[in-house]
Amino acid sequence: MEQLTSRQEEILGIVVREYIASAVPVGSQTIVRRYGLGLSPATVRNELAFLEREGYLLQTHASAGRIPSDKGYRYFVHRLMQETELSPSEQRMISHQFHQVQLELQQWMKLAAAVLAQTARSASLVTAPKAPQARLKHLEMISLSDVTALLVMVFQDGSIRQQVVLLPTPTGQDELTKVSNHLNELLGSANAAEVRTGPAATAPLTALERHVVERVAETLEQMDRRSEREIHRDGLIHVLRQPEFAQVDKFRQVVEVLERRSLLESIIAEVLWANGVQVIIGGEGRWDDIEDYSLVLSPYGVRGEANGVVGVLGPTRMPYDRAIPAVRFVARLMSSLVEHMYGY
Amino acid sequence: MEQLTSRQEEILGIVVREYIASAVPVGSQTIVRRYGLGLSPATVRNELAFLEREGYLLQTHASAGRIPSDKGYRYFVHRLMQETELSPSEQRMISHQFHQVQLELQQWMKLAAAVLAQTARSASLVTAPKAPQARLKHLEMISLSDVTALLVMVFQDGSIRQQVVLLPTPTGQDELTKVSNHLNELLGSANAAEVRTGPAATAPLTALERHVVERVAETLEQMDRRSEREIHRDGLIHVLRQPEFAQVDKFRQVVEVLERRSLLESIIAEVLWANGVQVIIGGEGRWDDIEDYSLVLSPYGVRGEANGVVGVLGPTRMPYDRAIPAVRFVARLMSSLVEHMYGY
DNA sequence: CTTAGCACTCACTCATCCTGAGTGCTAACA
DNA sequence: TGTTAGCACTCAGGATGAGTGAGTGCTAAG
Repeated sequence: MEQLTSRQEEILGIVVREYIASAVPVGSQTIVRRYGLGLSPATVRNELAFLEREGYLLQTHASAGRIPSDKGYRYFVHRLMQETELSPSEQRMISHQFHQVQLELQQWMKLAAAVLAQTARSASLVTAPKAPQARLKHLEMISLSDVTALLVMVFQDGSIRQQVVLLPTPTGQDELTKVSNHLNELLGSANAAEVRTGPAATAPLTALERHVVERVAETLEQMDRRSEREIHRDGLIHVLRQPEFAQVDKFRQVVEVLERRSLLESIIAEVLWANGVQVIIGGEGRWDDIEDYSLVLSPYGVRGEANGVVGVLGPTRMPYDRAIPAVRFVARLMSSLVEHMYGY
Repeated sequence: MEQLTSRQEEILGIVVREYIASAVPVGSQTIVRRYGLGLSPATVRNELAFLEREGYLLQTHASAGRIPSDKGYRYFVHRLMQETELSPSEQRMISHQFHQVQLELQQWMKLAAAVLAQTARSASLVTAPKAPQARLKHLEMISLSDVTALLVMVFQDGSIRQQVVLLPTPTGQDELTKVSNHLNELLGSANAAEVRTGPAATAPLTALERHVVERVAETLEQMDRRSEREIHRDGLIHVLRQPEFAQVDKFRQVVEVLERRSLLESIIAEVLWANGVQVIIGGEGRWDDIEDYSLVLSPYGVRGEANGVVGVLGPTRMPYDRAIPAVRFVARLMSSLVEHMYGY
C-alpha cells in the first residue's frame, strides 16, 4: 500500500467517516462545506479523482459522490484510525455488567454477545472457549430412575455435556457412584485415543461400565471431529437497521451467513490462532459470500489451553472506531474468565 | 363462530389454500377456473361478498381479490383442515435423525429446531424442559487450580449449570470431593427455600462450604425467578423468503419479536399448561406485536415434572397443514426424551 | 337461487420529464 | 506548479400521467 500525502489522507479520512456516518456518497462540496480545509471544491475534486484512480474510492455512478472501496476502508483502519479504547465510563459499565453475574461461562457468552451488539451496533458472535483436543476431566452418573441415569461429563476446558443413559439392568445411585469412581480412576484425564487404548480398554468391566466408556469415547471423538463450535449470536436487529439493507435480498445474505455456520467456522478457525483484533473487510477476496460485509474478530482465552472467538459482523460501512475497541475490550474480559478457570 | 353452508366452507377453504400457496389475493375467476365448482364467477362473487361481510375474508383494495382474515384462518384451522399427520416416510426420516444422536438434551433441542424450520418452512423455536420449581439433585466440585474450582450443579429436571468458584484458601481435589459429598448429604433434593432453611442453614460449615451453599441458593432462586428460558431458534431464513417481507420493516418486526424474548416468554408461559398443539393466529387480539404473524406451538415433556415448548413462527399466511403436524410430531419426540429421563 | 352483462375501481407498469447534486476539463491565476 | 473559477455534462430519483387488466357490485333475466 503506497503512501498518500497528508492532504490525501485527510480527505480519505473525511470520506470514510462521513460515509460511515451518513451512508450517503460524499461529494467535494460536502467536504469543503462541512470540514472547510481552506481548499476549493475543485482542488478536492482533483484529490478525489486521484484517490479513485488509486483504488481507495469508488463512484456508484458517474455523477455521484465517492464512497470508500474495501481498500479505502483498509487504509483507514490500519493507518488513519487512532487506536482508541472505549471511554473509561463505558468500560466501567461493561465490566460491571460482567461482574454482576457469577463466573458462569454460558452467562458470560450471552452477555458478551449482547454487549458487543449494543456497543458496536452490529450483529455479534461469540464461541465458547475450547481446548484444541478434548480431554475428560471427570464423569459422574446420576440416577434418574431404575433404568435411566444421567451421564455428566466435565472436560478439561471447563465444558460440560450431559447424556441420558439407558441402564441394561436396574441400578441404584450407590452402584452408579461406584461406577463413576471406578471409571474416573481408569480414564484419568484421557483424550479420545487414550480412552480407546488406555487402561479402560483392557480392564475387566461390567456391561454398564463398558457402555459408558464407549459413550465417553464417542463424545470425545465428536468434540474433536466437529470443530463445529456453538456460535452465540445477537444483535441481528442492528444490521437490519442499516440503510444498505433496504432491499431484503441483501439482508437475506447476512442471515444466510449467520445461519449456515460453515463459512463462519472457517474464518473463526483462522482467527483463533491470530494475535489481537482481526479486521476482515469485504471478505478480503477470499470469502466471496461476505464481500459486502466486514468482520471484526478477536481470539480470547489461554493459548494452548482453551480459546474461542468474539466479534461482530456488519456491512463494510461499519463503525470500526467503535467496533474494534469494543471487541478488544470484551475479548479481554472473556480471557480473564478463562484465566480464572486455569488459575492464572 | 356461526355455521357456514358447505358451499361457503368450500369456497373459504379454496381461498385460504390458494392464498397460502400463492400469496396473491384470490378472485372469483381464479376459483372457477382452477377448481370448477359448477358455478359461475358471479355466484362465487356473491358467496365471497357474504364471507367478507361475515368477516372471514378481506380485500386489500376495492378492485382486488380476497385474502383470508384472521377469523378466516381460524375457521380454516379449526373446522376445515382435516387433521393430518406427516407422511409416514417423513416421520421415519425425522425419527431417524433424532436417534442418530445420543439422548442428549442440547442436541435434541438443536435438532428439533432444525427439523421444524425445515418441515414447516418457518422460523422455529424450542425451549428446554424445565421443572416448575428448581430442585438441586447433585453437586460436584472439580479442581481447576489451587485456587479455583468448577462447581457443577445437576438439577431435578436434568438441566445443568457450571460456575467457577474462587477458593478462599488453596484446596485440592480430595478436599473438594469431601465438600461435595458433605453438601450433597445436607442439601438432598432441596429447592431454594429448603437450602436457605434446611439442615445446611444450621449445620456447622467451613467458609468454603458456606460459600457454595450460598451459590446454590442463589442459582436456584435465579432459576425460579426468571422464567426466562433459553430459546433455541432456527430457520429465520425461511420467513425471509416469504413475499410479505419484501419490505424490510415488516421483517424487522419478526427479528424484534425473536430477539426481544419478553413477548415470546409470555406466550410460551401460557402454552406450557395447554394440551396439544396451540395455534395463535395474528396475536388473537392479545399480543399486538405479532398481529401479522402466527405461532404454532406445543408443550412437551412430563406434566408436573418438566416441560418445555416447541413451535414455529411465521406470517399468518402460514402452511398450517404442514406446521401443525410437524409441531405435533416433534413435540411427541421431545416428550419421549423427557419421559426417558424420568424412566417412564 | 343462479347467472350474464356491464359499468366501475384501482393497483401496477411504463414512459417521460425535470431537478439537482456532483463530476471532469480547460483556462486563468498566484 | 499547484490552485481555482467557470462551464458543459451526467445521471439517479421523484413526479406526473396514460394505459392495462384483474376484479368487483349491481341489475335484470333465466
